Amino acid sequence: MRQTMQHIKHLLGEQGHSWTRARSAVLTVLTTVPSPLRAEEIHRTVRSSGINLSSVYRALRLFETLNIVRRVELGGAARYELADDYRHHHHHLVCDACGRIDDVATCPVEAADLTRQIRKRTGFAVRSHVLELFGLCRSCRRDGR
Amino acid sequence: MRQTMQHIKHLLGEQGHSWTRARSAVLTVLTTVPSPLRAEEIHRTVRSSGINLSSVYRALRLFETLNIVRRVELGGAARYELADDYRHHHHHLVCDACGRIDDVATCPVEAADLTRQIRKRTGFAVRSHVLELFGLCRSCRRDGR
DNA sequence: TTGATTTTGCAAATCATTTGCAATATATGC
DNA sequence: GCATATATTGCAAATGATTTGCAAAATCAA
Repeated sequence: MRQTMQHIKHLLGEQGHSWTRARSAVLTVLTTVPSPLRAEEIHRTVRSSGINLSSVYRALRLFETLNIVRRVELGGAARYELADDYRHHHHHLVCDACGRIDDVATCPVEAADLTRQIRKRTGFAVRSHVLELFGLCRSCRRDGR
Repeated sequence: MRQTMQHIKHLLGEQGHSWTRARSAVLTVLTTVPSPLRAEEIHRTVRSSGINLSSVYRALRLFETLNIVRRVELGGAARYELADDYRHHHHHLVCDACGRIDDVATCPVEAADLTRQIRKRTGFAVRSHVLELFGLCRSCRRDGR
């Protein structure tokens, strides 16, 4: 992950943004935890370093516009995770019972070449997509929930 | 759509819920407009009948739990549309430039039989999914946005 | 129709997120 | 390394979406 951090630090510099404690801390959390986190969850782990919730939001917004993180909207709250450039493209399995979120690497949009199909048929140029799969994870299924 | 309304009215009755002016009005909007609407947009068209925004939210929440409508989260705000049982299963093409939302009938999740594949590989039982495709619609593309 | 039960309107509360502004941290040129 | 210009932060208050408490009104079942 050092690589990623260094790379992003450099990228911020190039774009005229400072490398600050807040941004570094938020990014550390995002490179450490694999599942998409809410701003408040990120804040919980960085507030001990005296970083404010507003700064977390501001950092996330900046990262989003720079395509460093992507925002996923799940169940009313926005969640953030490293963008595809820094983590392989993937989707999520969200358990309706326990809320656990896992990744799926298989992307049916790519597999079906849907982007090209849509472009040909409708003229719409797909640039990105969000796919979230909901259901019951193995252990909740076992528990009969 | 009369059919749909009748059917849902019946369904509410069976589950011990009343058929009220507010619920009927919200449903009428949803069966009339094809794209997913925000609560406030629905309210705008039913407030002339003296229906309160809270009631719109309450109706939507009830419909959602009864699987009559589904909630789609796009760009921070929740939007609602008739559930798959009342409209063919579909996904959305959301234009990043003008905000226009169109349907796509092709479902790559079904095409790739992803649900079974995931179940076999991970034990996770997929029950539903959300797929939203973002990009530029034909006319925004033409306008060079 | 009537009484029991649900639902509604309204206003206030809540939750996630954003913003204004003065104080502080980071970056740049010497 | 230091001073200074610029960008960023913390804090508190503002905002926008959604939810809730409660008394009044609508719906339901007999």
